Amino acid sequence: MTESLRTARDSERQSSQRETGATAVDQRACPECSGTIRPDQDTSERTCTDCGLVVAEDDLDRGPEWRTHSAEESAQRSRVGAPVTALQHDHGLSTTISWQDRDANGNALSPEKLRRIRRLRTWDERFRTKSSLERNLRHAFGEIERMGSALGLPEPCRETGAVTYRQAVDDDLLPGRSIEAMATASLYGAARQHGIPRSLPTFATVSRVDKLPIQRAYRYLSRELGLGIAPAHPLDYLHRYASALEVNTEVEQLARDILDCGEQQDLHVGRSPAGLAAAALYAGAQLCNEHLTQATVSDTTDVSRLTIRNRYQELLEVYGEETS
DNA sequence: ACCTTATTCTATCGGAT
DNA sequence: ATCCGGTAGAATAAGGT
Repeated sequence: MTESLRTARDSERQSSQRETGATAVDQRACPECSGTIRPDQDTSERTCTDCGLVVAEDDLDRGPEWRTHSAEESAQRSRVGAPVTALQHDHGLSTTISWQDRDANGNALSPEKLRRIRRLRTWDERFRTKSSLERNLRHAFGEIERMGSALGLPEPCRETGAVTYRQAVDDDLLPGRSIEAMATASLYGAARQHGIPRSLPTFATVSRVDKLPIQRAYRYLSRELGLGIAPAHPLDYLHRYASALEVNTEVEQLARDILDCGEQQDLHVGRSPAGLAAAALYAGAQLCNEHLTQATVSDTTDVSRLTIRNRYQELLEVYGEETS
C-alpha cells in the first residue's frame, strides 16, 4: 500500500503496452543454475531470476569519506561546496552575487560600495544569461522546479527532467514548440523514469499549458530522444512482492516458474507486469497450499483483486498444460 | 485534433467453504 | 463470516487517421 508500490505499478502499466523487450540483464549467468541475473530495483543486489541467489551487491561505499566520533561532529561535517546540479542552466557553477546589500559580516554597505555592487550585479546577470538559449533554459528549469515541487517530485527526478530538457534543446527539438509544453513533457518523462509517475491530467493542472500540447510534446520527445522508459518485467516485482507478502521461498520459486511459463505463451504482452507478478504469487501460494487470500495480495501489491483473478486464471491455465 | 482500442480500477452482488 | 468469481461502467494511456 506504499506510494512506491503504487507508482511503480502505474509506470509498469504505462510502459508495458508499448514495450515488451527484455530489460537490462546482467551478462553473467547464475553460478548455481545458470539462470539469468537481474538487478533488483530498490536494493543494489543482483539476483538470479531462477533460483533467487544473490550474486553480487554493490560494494561501493557511498557514504562520506571522513569519519566522526559523535553526532554533533557528524552534523557539522559536510562535503565541500554546493553540489553540481542540472537544474541550473550553468550547472550552478557560476558565481552568484547576493541580493542583499550587506557585506560578509552582515553590515550595510556604504553608498559608494552599494553603487559598485549594483553595477556588478547588472553585469553578472548579463553575463550569466547572455544568450537566448540560456534564457530559455532558465525559464524552462524554473518551470520544472515549480511543477516538480507542486507535485512533490523529489530532487533527482527534477534533475532528470532538466537533463531531458537540455537534451531536447541540444537536439534542436524546441523550435516551433512551446517551452512550457516541452518542460512539462520532460518532467513527465522523468517522473516515469523514476518510477513515480503522475498522470497527464495531473501535470496539466500545474502546468501553464493544456494536456494535449504536453501529450504531443512528450510523444515527440520520446520518439526523437528514444527515451526508452524503463521497460518492465514481472520478475522485477516478484521478489519485492514476495518479501512484502512474507511467503516462503518455495512459493516464490513456483511463481517464477509460472511467470516463465506464461511468458512463453505471450501472456505478458500488454498486461501490467505488476499484476502478473502479484497473480503468479497468488497462484504459487494456491499450489503450495499456502493460505494467502486475493484480498491480502491485492492490498500489499496495490493490484486490484479483479486483475489478480484474471491473470492468475490465465497463468494457471497455461501452467497446467505445461506441467501435465 | 478527434476517435478507437485495450487494459485496469471501483463498486457491487451472488455463491461457496 | 469470509473468501472467491463474475459483471457493469468509468478512467486512462497509446496509437491511428
